[in-house]
Amino acid sequence: MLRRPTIDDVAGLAGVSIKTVSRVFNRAPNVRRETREKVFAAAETLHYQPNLSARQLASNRTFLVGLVYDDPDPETTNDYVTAIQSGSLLACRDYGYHLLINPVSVSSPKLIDELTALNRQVDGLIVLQPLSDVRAVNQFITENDVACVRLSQRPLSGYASISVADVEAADEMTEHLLSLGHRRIGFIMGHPEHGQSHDRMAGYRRALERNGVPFDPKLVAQGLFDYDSGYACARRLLSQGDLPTAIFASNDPMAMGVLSAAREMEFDVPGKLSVAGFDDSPLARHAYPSLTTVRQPIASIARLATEELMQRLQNGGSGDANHCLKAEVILRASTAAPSPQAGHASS
Amino acid sequence: MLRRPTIDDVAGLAGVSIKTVSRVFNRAPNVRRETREKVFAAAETLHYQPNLSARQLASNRTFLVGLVYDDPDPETTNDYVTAIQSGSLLACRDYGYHLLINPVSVSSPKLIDELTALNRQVDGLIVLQPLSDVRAVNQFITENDVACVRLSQRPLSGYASISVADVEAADEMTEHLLSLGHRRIGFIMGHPEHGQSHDRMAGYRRALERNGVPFDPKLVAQGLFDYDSGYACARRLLSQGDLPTAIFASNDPMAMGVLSAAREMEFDVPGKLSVAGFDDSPLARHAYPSLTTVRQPIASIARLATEELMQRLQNGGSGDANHCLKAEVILRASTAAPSPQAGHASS
DNA sequence: GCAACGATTGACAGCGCTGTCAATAAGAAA
DNA sequence: TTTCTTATTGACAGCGCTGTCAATCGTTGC
Repeated sequence: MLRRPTIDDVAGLAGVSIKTVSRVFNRAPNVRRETREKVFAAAETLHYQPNLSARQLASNRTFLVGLVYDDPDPETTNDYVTAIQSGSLLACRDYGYHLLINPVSVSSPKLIDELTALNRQVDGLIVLQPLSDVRAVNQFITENDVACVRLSQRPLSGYASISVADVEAADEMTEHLLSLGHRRIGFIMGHPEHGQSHDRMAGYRRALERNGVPFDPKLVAQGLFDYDSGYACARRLLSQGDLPTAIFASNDPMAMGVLSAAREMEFDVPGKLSVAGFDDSPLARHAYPSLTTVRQPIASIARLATEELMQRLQNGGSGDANHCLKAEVILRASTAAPSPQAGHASS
Repeated sequence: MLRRPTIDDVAGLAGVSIKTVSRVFNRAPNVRRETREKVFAAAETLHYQPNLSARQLASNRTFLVGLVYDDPDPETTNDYVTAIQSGSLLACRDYGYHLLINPVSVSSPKLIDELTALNRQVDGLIVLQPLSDVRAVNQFITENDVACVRLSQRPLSGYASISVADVEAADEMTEHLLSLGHRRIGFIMGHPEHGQSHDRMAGYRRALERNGVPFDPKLVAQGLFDYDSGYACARRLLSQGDLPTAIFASNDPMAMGVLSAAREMEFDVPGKLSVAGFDDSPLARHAYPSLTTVRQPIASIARLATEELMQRLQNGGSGDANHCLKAEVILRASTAAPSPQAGHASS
């Protein structure tokens, strides 16, 4: 195996100093065009690539970005995180950075220690929910002036954030169900510690109110953003009192649970019960019936988050821009007008 | 912001040389117990953590492992890759390594250049299928003596590999369908360039043969491991000749496509058509009806792959162990005995 | 003509640690 | 007693690059 070419080799072949080679590769100003071309030619001849470890150490930067998220159960994959990761990976590449994936546990007593260690190993962080809504995490960020961007509806002064207009999206979905004629619309709330759960609930309530439909607490159940809690909530909502003709679950796995409960309890979907989800994961697309849901602009979120972080890293600024992106209601086969006589599916 | 403590600070406080501190943190032999304790105490007092960039540069190692996989469509998440990633991430942590995620494109003309660059930035690679079955990639591995572990059924001399006993698993699934009484069993093949596609097919044929059921090429359709190709293959298999009473698809997304096609063509599942998948992704669990499928031991694969790579990295050996793990058939609601009179579902 | 400024390049210390080799003390064997 | 071996520790060059500062040349303004 050949020794890997270094900056000294390139400088020798190009007939310039190693500092000039460094300037060329770092796009520094004040290098003549012919000098730059000479250096690039030498580098190409030698198949030279800068040694990242050396760059890191000499510049006191790592060229790594840490994506940090809550991972309560490593055995379960989370489509939302995976999609954000995919988008961030590509965006980081465009800036010459690598993305490091860091699952943590919100309930771990070592959470702040882990974040501290991580922060030393990366130039900046992308913090996903629900982490970005945890007080201790935000305190860590401000006390250490951590270069980061947070995906959260809750701004933090001096730090950029990206969010989706969850109130508007949930309002629009609820409006859709109302326009179909539904007046008893069940709502399954997401995890109480996630900021977006409250926004989705707020949107649901706003649309009800705007349409003169009274809010009924009996139509609301508390889920945990997973299939099993969605299933349990649906079983409860479909078992008591004045039954809903539609159920809006705060994410797709919970909506899948609603579909299963409806089936077991012989509520035909969408004939007797309309079901809506949130996120537009593959689950939603491949479900039977295919799920009406809210699509988040994941690629835009990931790109914008990365760009905000790069702004901060490259300009040393204290960017505190807050971007709120619009989501889109996707109509599929799981929602329809309520049947003239609401009741159980007949076998 | 305080300056971060260095090895000099720890050496000063502990009253030893920096080399001794280095020995302690690298678990070198020949350090007295009380010396080691003194150093750890000083390090803890100072909240010292080794500077990874410096370690990388001084040792000519990066303490990074690259997970490299084919990603034809960055907009689509792949449950298998995500699960392997999750397991590898945890396993690497146990060895003090970080995992770098690297999607590439098998059809890109720059594939080998990208692998070359990546190989300079990590200490070793975990190569997933179908990459690990590409001749040019394996040539790159052997020509450069790349430290790696491949997930592949095809061994490469001098390099470790991990695989799942796909022949046996597919054999067992087909046996299950045969034991239910099915004799016309459709088979949807996976992507022709993935090694495991052929093994799954081989298992299917072996079980037929062992049970004296003649292989009928008209019962086989070529899919591409995705929902759409599964849907199209099912539509074809259910439209012509002597119809199958069961369809075994080589992965879960394709099996989901079979469910959709069956529904549209009014084949009740499992009453008139049994459907089986492979992989046991969340799709399988949450499908309606829930899918009978093959579960791969993903956590074991990831851990074993990482351990093999660590063996090679830490012992400089040329490990070439080949591990073949057993998969498990998971019975769910999508398979049942064929109805006494095979035919279309009634309304 | 002289001084000031800007463009361009180069020398080199040092980032924080590891690998290599030397030094020393203590114990065992001849 | 002398020599050899082992355990333990320390000195220091250097990994490949960047930041800082100096040097030099050419141009412009007075």
